[in-house]
Amino acid sequence: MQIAISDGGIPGRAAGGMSAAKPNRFELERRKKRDRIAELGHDPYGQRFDGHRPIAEVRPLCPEQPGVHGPKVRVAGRIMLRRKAGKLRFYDIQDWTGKIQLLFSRGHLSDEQWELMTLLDLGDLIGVDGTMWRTETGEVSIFVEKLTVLCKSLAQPPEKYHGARDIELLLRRRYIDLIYNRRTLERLLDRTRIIESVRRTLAARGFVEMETPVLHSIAGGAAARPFVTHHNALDMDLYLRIALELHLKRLMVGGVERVYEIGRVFRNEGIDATHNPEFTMLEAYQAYGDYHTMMDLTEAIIVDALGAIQDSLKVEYEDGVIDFTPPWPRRTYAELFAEHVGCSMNDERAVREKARELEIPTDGVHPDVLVNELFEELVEDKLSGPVFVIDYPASICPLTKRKRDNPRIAERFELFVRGMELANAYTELNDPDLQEELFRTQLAGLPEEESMARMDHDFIEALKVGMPPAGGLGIGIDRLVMLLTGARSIRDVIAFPLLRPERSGKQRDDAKPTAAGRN
RNA sequence: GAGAGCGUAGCUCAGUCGGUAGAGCAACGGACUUUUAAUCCGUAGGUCCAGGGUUCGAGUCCCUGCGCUCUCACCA
Repeated sequence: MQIAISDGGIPGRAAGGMSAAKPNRFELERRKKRDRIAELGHDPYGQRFDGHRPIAEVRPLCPEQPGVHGPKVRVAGRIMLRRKAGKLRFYDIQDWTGKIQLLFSRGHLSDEQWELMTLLDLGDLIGVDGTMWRTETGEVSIFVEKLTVLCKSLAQPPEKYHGARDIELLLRRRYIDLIYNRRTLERLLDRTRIIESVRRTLAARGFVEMETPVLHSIAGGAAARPFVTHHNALDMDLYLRIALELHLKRLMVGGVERVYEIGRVFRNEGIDATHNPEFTMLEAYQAYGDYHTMMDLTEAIIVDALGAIQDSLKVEYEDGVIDFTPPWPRRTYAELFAEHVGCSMNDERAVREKARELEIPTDGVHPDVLVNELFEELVEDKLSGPVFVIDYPASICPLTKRKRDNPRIAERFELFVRGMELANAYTELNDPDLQEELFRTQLAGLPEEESMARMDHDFIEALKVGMPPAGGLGIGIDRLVMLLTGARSIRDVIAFPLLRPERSGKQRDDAKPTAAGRN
């Protein structure tokens, strides 16, 4: 192995990576130390390091009594803090399981090892061999016998007490956030555990996961503006999917009786604390079930997911506690509407009156659309939940089967928690003629052009082949993770949320797109 | 997309009425063998987001642009 040090610069932060950031005084200092480490015969970028153990696992091995050597251990981690006390050095290192203090004693190390230690900086990755040791103040430590440099860091870390606070810095350089804000890492690991749990719950009930296309020629399955992209060889525009629904239903037509997908969907809408342009959706379909089947499934998925990250079914969220202990109340849309709006949703005159009071435009608007707007305005915020809202007005549910005894009501539920829509499920519509009719006429609020654009003729053909009556469920995974981990912004549960590129004025001039560069 | 606020050293933040750019941490040099944001002495460190304007003089006032945050709108 050749220990070659390139001075080619670090990858630039600049948008487009056009030029490396100019090394600052801290980086220059660290480069000198890196070169000295190499001179001493050590690889400043490290090598395979076998046999190290998670810090959380070795901490309990510490002797109770100060001043006696415990078992030998090997750990690896990043230097987070340093303290000097004469010819002793205390280093706190961190791995993804926890932190531990290292103790370097001048009297117990060779000159070479001591010098190597002095070349370390905050943020470097190191491995150590040593013995578990409790200091006189009782701190669990490792008494270091041998130091191995695993990666010299060239970047100056954030301030040690306040840490990195600037939200923009934390989002643009998420790795900094992950290193210095423990909760960020824990929350993203919880996200992984939740998703793993969802897959286990579904697998235990006989569901299989299948992958469906992200590139659609028709963006269907939901009412949202899609992203447009272009396929060069076919010379055709394509849309990034806004839902998983229509392909999973095609799979059901094909005989895949219990199918789900956890996948990224893309909606070209605004960005705020609960919306990211790309987000992760679970959709699950169960043949020969209905929306009640999916309510039970929803409860199981969420209760299991919570169990995967904590012991309690109660979650601390902002200023209150959310209790996920099942069963969750199931309230009809109509009764909640009457309760919070103060009139029957079937009383068209009262509904129009209420809408006018709230300055919602009413001219030429279908009464069910007004009902829905009033519900969103007056009811949803009050649904602290978890609560299943069931039996929606049919006209706002174009993919849903109607109740047999009341065609104005659709067999649909939405699960609300803290005013947020967490899950949405239907008894799926499998009548091709009705489906075509609903596609054509009842995509509420959409201009004719747009609603026709969403007419998926191939999907109608699929329904003609015959899709079993089924329950279908959609859960926004990001929001689920938010609620279960107490996050108040969707950006807390997405490792790399979308941000506008950061550019200085000068770079902006350089980066100006040219006509020739666009294709 | 609209309104409001913010952008100063690597980081966290001050900066008065428009008059030479400040602190803490981090860095660098030094003291200290049990520290816990160690302490103590010393040194160095700035494209005040970018561009323009007003002014004898701009971090500060005005205009334009960029980014972020919050609220609203769209949406899940």
